[in-house]
Amino acid sequence: MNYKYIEIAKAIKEKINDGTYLPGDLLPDQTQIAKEFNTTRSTVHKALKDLVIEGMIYSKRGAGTFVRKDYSLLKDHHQSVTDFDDPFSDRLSNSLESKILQFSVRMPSEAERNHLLVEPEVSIYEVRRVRFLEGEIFSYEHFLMPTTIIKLTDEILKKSVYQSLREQNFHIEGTHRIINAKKASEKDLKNGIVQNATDPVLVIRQLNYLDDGQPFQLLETRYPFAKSDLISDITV
Amino acid sequence: MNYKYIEIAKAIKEKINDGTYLPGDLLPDQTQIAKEFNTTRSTVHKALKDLVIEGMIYSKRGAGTFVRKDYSLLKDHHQSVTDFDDPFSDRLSNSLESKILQFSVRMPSEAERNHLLVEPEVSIYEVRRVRFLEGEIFSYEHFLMPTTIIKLTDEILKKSVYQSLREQNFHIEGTHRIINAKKASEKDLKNGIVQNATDPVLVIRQLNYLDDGQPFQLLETRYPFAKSDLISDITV
DNA sequence: GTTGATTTGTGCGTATGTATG
DNA sequence: GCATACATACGCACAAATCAA
Repeated sequence: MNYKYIEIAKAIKEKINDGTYLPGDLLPDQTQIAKEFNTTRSTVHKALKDLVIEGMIYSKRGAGTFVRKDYSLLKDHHQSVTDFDDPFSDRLSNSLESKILQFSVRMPSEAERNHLLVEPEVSIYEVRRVRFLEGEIFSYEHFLMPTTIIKLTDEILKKSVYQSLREQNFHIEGTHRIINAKKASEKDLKNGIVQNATDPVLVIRQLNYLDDGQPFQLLETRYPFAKSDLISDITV
Repeated sequence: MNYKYIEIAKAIKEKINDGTYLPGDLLPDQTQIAKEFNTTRSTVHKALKDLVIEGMIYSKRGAGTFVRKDYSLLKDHHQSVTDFDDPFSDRLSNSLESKILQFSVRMPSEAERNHLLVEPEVSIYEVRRVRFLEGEIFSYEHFLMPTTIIKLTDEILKKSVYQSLREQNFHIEGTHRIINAKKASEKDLKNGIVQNATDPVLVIRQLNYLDDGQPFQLLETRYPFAKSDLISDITV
């Protein structure tokens, strides 16, 4: 379970985070690093490639490998991502509570079947809940999930669906999102998402999927306009 | 300039796109593919890994490599990304026009310097423009750029800044975004982003950077609430 | 439940290609 | 042109996960 290239990647990460290598700095060349870790250049190359993908460093043929100038910047932002937006993070789970408005099972429409990629005879959960963070309203969620993946309970819905999935060894891979600004609906007012009929809401429709490409949840979340920062990084 | 692993990746992509391999299908094993392309398993492994990163396939040790079940779905959405939101795409440039409201040079504040990572003595461009897509208002942009990267002109601003950067051989890497829903401001009304003072706007603040990690643009864009779909994919 | 075959993942060594300065 | 440094490619060995007999 202990891979060399991951250890090397970790060690280099460490040195960047503690300031041994500063933004813009040239790292030792791959042969040097290989010597230092008592391994070959190919393994070092693999470790470095992972860090390139993470956006921490970049390599130039013939020149060397450098620490990205904006790394410290990204680091700050990445924290906000995990703190706030990432549904797969556990950090907030203590102070996060849910009030369940609906919890039922029904057959999906054809459009819903196409999104969730389930067979015609499979039924789906339909859930609506309001989420509170440290007592304050945080979001309104409406989602669909096939009943074939895990069995949902009131208990699970009060806490975290994602946590239950992980506990049952499902591996969550990623999410696809469509983001809008919308006018508050009457429901938003009733649910307490907004105080005022003229307040805007941030609406995110997202499809979450497992590592085998199976979508497991079709989700719409509505956030109060003032509280919501959605953060995303895009690499081309 | 012709790498084998890229050719292999392309060939497999092709077969997935034309339906030779369907979603959920098991691909031939790496040794088979290696034979087919007259190469070694390591090279095939590399090609496949790239496709895994792209979200087209997934591999399981001991089992094999499969086409992702939701690939066709993602493919559809990806079109919208490039059509609509990606500032680095050229597709729209014909029908996209700009009305320039401000185009000036000044010294940055300290906060701005920190974001753009420029030296204290470097001045920055400040630009405000309204963008039109096929005659209709599309967005309002306000951005800052260091004067040290490229020389901006009215001509460039009417068209595409990104295109000019590419023409001068700068390689754009990615972007970091913070997304909000906000109430329309008076300016939004004046600029025609909204018709109505109660309409919401989708606000995106983003930092765009080059491949060496140098941020080149700090940008705030305001979109009319009805016209804007922002699409993003996140892989964990 | 164990074993064995299959398949992907990792690691090493070496050689060659290609971009930079 | 030359030295340097990263990138690709090949071949082999072994480890780890999966699945079926």
